Amino acid sequence: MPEGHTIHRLARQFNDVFSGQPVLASSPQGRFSSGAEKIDGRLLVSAHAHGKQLFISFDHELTLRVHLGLYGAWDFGGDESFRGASSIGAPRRIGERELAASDEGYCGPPAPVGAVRLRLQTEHGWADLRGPSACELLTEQELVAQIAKLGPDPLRDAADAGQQFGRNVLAKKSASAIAGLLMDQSVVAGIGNIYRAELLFRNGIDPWQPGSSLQPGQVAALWADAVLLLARGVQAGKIITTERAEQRSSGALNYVYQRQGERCLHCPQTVLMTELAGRKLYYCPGCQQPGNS
DNA sequence: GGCCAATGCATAG
DNA sequence: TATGCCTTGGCCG
Repeated sequence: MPEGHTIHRLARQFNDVFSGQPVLASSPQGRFSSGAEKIDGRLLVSAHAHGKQLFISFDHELTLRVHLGLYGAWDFGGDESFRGASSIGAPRRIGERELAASDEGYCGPPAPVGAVRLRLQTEHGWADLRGPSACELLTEQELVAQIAKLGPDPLRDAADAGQQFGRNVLAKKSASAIAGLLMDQSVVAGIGNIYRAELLFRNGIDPWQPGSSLQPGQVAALWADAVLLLARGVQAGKIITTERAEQRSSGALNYVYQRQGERCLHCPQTVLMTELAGRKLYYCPGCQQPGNS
């Protein structure tokens, strides 16, 4: 469930509280025991996010790749250097959850609760990983291959990222619906089901319009909006796509996501929900009509 | 206690 | 297009 903003927050958290330190690694659940052994006692060098992939590098050339999938999450706890314990990943309710820190002194990590695939631990605190769809160690070559599969990430400041997104969407082969392309991590990395629905609504685009038929200006606007919304998500720790005045008047943080059956915030129509490629797609039939360009 | 959905993706047919 | 992965919390009994 986490989208790109969540993974970038995780990378920041790891860089803040783990980088440059030796870490103990274990797999209380047992499903990553052999991998945990390979990083146990190593120096954690740094963490990087690309789209929904989290990469954590260690001082022996191996890189941990973690993908949270639908329901993965990390829990953190430790002393004051952790700036409070938190949980970052799949929210169990709408909106991301960040637990308040306990005021008591740090006396080591608690016994693992539930299915903890990987626990990383320093003298200052710990991180528990549950429910990832991917947790594996990569060689340098494998890391390069993983990253090569990903499209541009709106949260990474590559100079030509927007142009790359435009080429990917407008390519002749991109005859498929723009709603599908936005979820394709080789087209753009980091957008998930909420951001794709909200981006299409905010830009007045029919979800079924083929990407290759969009106006270049529309594609540029979509990219700029993705950069804005994902950055807002990193800052807020949750996905907020409505504007402040609208939040005050309606209480809604999103325009269409999980608002099916409710009235559109911009027109008299009712927000609809359907399935596309096995995922729920939310949209306003009034604001997102075919041929809005 | 069981069932289901969830911000995802890989693989099979 | 359908199924599996794999975990938790909410809901229903």
